[in-house]
Amino acid sequence: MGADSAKRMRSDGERSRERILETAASLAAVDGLYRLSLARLARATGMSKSGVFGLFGSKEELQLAIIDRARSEFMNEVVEPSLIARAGVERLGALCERFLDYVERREWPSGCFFASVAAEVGGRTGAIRDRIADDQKQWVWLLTENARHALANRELEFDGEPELLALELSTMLTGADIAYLLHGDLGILNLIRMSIRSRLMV
Amino acid sequence: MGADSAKRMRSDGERSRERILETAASLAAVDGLYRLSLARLARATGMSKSGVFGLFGSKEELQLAIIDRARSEFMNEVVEPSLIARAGVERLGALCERFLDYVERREWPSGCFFASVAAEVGGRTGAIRDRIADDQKQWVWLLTENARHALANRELEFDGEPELLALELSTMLTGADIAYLLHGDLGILNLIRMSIRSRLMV
DNA sequence: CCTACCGATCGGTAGG
DNA sequence: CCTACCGATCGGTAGG
Repeated sequence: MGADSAKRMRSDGERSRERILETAASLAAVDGLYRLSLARLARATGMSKSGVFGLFGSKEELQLAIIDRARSEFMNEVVEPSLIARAGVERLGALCERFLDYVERREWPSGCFFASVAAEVGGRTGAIRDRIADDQKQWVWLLTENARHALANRELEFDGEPELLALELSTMLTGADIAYLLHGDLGILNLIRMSIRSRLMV
Repeated sequence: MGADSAKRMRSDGERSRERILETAASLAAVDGLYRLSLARLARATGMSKSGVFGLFGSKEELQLAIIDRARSEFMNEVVEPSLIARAGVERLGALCERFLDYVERREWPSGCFFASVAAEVGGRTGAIRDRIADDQKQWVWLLTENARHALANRELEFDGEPELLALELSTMLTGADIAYLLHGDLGILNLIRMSIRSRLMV
């Protein structure tokens, strides 16, 4: 019964953590990772500030937990659905299209969560920057592998290494995200869609 | 003599403002426009907090003044030197190269000041966002005009409107800036340099 | 998980 | 331009 109650308490804590994290993510979506405060998060969830604090241990742990949540969401909405497409140029196109759809949907009002946080922490050091940099690297790696596959099989014409193609695509996607959310102009996303589509045709 | 003293006081204020602004810009370069505080700026300049406050009227006015300063710097270091090149594909290339040099120099440790602020304020509204959006628009317009000139004179092969070429270039530049400062990897800037050069060859 | 508190800091103001 | 102050808010802690 002691073990039972310990287990129940732990899972209560986890469920509670999950609930707080959902609210935290939606607050961070508006204000950014840094302007989110424990007090406002507590008010928004009906908990005490120290209750929220205790669930995460520090503000930085809370920020890292939000990043993990955003990463799962990105995997579910951008990466996973693209795995239906065949590796190579098809999957490369799917990843780009899904990315732009995800930006257009604006689940994060600040655009792609990772792009906005990257710009925020780019000039600094610390755990948050490192986590974002790792995630970004994995995304570019995913693009690179599919570019490599596409070029090896001559699925498209491109005069350069797969790394270059992947970097061109990823920078255009990030740049389009920022330009779109700055101007609120859907035309920007559509122009970049066109550009990427025509670039990925044989 | 009344007029004389009024003029001297005003120019004293302007000189003082200019001096404060220089320190403010260097603080904002590290911490961003929003994490800059009046108290830290006052400490860094040896003035009282209310003295600094009085020179600008509000924190937002201070932020806008920093934007203006960053804009002048961008004009001096990126735009002006590119005007030596002939309008068209040559000037287009010069603008991109100067932009990447400016990012590489890291006068703003947060990369291109406008890109990082754009990501910071993209999801919001207000005077700061509007100012940044205007500046960004003028930059893309400058690229577009030179793309138009280049395409009209068949200085390069490109299957699309000048607006599309300008958008491709500007998004790649912004994306490269963010990726570079996130990873601190000069290779990223060099790959994008190569990519843009080969794109702007006939 | 709570109340109650800490010192630090924020933007801004009063009054000179 | 200063001193001296305002209320609000910050991340975090003590103690339960």
